[in-house]
Amino acid sequence: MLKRRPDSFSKFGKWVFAVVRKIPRGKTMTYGQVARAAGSPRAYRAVGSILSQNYDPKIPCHRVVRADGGMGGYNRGGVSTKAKILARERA
DNA sequence: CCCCTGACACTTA
DNA sequence: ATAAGTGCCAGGG
Repeated sequence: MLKRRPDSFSKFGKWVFAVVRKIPRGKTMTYGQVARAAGSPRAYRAVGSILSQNYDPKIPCHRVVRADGGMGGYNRGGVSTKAKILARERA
């Protein structure tokens, strides 16, 4: 699994990163919401796939959660870190 | 070009 | 409420 940068991704990927980066602190967006904001409401699958490949700290992918409100995974530190950051930023 | 995988979401049993 | 199966899109080999 190669670490891809936002500029390495296609248009959709870049858009996804742009949306995630726009997520305000203490806010969480579901993959479906991000996909919809990216222009493809049915591409939530791709969103997760792309986010998983992205390793850029500039992208707060930890603010992206599942439709259930749970978290799928986290490349940088694991789900524990994700939950931790969320709990911290949520305040 | 074809096939497989994947941080999801929804429906049905 | 929980479990399993199916459908979707994009990226990688």
